[in-house]
Amino acid sequence: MAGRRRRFDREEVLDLITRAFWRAGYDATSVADLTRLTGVNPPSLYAAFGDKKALFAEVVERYLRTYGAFAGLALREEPTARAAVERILREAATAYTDPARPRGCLLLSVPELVAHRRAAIDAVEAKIRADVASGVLPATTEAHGLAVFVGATVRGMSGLARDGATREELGHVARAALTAWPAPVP
Amino acid sequence: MAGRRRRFDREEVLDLITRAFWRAGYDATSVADLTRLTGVNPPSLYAAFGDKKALFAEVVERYLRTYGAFAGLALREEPTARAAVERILREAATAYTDPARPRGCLLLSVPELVAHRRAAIDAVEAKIRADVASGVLPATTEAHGLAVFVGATVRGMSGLARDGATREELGHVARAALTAWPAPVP
DNA sequence: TGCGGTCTGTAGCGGCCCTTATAAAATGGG
DNA sequence: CCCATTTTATAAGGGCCGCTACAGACCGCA
Repeated sequence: MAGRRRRFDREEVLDLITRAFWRAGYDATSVADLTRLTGVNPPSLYAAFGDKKALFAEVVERYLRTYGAFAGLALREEPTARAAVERILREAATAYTDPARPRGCLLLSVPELVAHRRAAIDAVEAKIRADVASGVLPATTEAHGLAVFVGATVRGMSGLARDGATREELGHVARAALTAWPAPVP
Repeated sequence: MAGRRRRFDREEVLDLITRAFWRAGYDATSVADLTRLTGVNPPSLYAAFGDKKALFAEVVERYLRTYGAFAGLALREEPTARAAVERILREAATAYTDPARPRGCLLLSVPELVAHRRAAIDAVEAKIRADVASGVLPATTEAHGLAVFVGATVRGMSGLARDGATREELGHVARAALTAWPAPVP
């Protein structure tokens, strides 16, 4: 047996909500804001997504699969850590200043998402260690320190973007950071 | 004519409040939190500092004169931009992980303080331009880009510190960033 | 067409937010 | 000693918060 049909597109609404949290953060985005933005009334919202926390969790999950997927892709697709990091920094410069989206990175803007950030840095570190193991990078490479530096750079870029930095400025940051990359084994 | 004397030390209370805003940010710190923390009741707090916004403004002003003064000092006291930036990054690594204080930088953690951040980057840029003018740095130096890179680095360090990074990790970031500094004119 | 089931809109719950009205307590000058 | 003045404590006002009870609208199936 079926009942009355849902009057809104779940994915579409979830995207609107993603952008709202992305713009203002978790606390600063009220459920009333979301109902106003989406036209979906509170009971329907709660029936479709659960409470605010669960809704935000789904937003984060979705963000990772869409807007924020580029970093994981670069780490998976590029052959070396250097190539992956270069691609991440360059794509971050454009993604974080995309005029069609909120600026910066959602995962880097919400304090509670530490675990995601740690995981990202760990992934970079693993990619660096693989290059050290395969002889692309010298054995003296400080894999962890370098990964943390990349994390700091991306985070700085996201913050600058939120403050209104231009794409060119973020490009400068990316380029400068890459000059700090260790020379490969000849 | 005089009346009843104030029962709390204004500076002491302001420091407690500074640390509260520093820890949790502006919105997440309620006036009730502050009265609980300081033992000062709302009417006394409002009489001494004005409303929450004015109180926060005074906190920022005080922070700039105390905890956050090291960057301006370095820019004023060091002879070259390179020396100033090196000192800023090294002092940031220790200051942002000082166990006796909240982690990271208040000015870099509160979104509304964009103007302060811009001013800081401008100051770094001016210091770089001075070195270019005096021949310490090559005329091809991209002063603005380099200053923005320094801003991104410091901001990244602050964010990492808030996420629990160690002093050593921030030291890595500082060291790596400094290797991106352009070679001086021989 | 009637009926169980799902979604919708309204309206409101208790709780915390920032702020302030009120009145008592403490002070120094005349 | 009393009075003007200042700070204190209690308590509450008005507003927004996340969330939900309720009742009506809509649906597929019998």
